[in-house]
Amino acid sequence: MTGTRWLDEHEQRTWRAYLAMNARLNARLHRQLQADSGLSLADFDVLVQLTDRPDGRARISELAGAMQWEKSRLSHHLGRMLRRGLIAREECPEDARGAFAVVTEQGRDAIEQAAPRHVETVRELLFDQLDTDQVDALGTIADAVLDRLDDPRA
Amino acid sequence: MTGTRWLDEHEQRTWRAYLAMNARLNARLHRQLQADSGLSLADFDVLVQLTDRPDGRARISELAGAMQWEKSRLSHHLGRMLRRGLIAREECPEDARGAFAVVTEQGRDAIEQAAPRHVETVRELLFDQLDTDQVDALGTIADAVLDRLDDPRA
DNA sequence: TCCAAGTAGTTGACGTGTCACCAACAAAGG
DNA sequence: CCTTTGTTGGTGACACGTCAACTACTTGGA
Repeated sequence: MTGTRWLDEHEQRTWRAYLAMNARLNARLHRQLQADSGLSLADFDVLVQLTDRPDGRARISELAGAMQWEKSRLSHHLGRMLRRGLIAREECPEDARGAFAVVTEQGRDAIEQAAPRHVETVRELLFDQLDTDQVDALGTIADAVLDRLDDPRA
Repeated sequence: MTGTRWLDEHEQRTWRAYLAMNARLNARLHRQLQADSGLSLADFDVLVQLTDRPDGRARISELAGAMQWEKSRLSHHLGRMLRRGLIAREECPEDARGAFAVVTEQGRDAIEQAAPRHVETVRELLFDQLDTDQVDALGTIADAVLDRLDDPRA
């Protein structure tokens, strides 16, 4: 058995910078969205998914799969969004266990009002700081890491 | 007033890949660390900070500053770590408002036991997937974004 | 037909993060 | 000395995420 392959100083710095970027970028975007529209990033993602579909509705399991969320997480979150009137639940005729989540008018209004400023913030904080090569590199890096994360081994 | 500068398709893909990478890499690392040592990533970060200091102790505000955590967050978190015996609190003689957080022996043991596998996982999931240029690029990107996040304007 | 196994979705407990607010104290000027 | 202002750290309420357990339903055989 070999020793741990520790990170060298350069890797260490890169790792810490990456962690800091994530934490802060996320916090900034969350705060901006919340302050500006009352939506959380999670709300936003759910609404994007639902409004992307022709009739603004999706089976809950299917939605969880598409978003890579645990069903429990989605269930809790839909409950909170329901209370705020952003979505509604509907029963499924073909499968009595199933249910649909549906965007309400209020949900549509909320995301349409929130999207422009949110996108603008993403652009300002991320894309405006990078040149074309860096954007490409970021995409390539993310794809490579995602491939590994999807890999069933380990 | 100009219209929103939306993301083009390539930026869109890059942004989604970045979000997915973050979410999943973080989830994976968290699960691994938790399952392996009972520590959360947040616990780990606090312990890293404390064990990095000569006497394993830090003023709470100073710690919050170093970690870029809100004081309230740190206070809650230290309370939980205290209950589990990972740290202790000490009063500050020079400033009666102040307090120190101190790593306990148990806290030291916990992080020393946890670190090797955690680092190994970071390496497997991230650094092993990237070549030297990509690691450099990631560092450069993170630094650029952090510069903007630190910028007082906006 | 009937049951074992699987699936859809929910729930409760608990750890975590944020916000708003507060008590205790420090520091500086009158 | 005393008041004003800022700082230190904590608290309660609430949103969020995970895990384990559960209900209700479906499905694929024996």
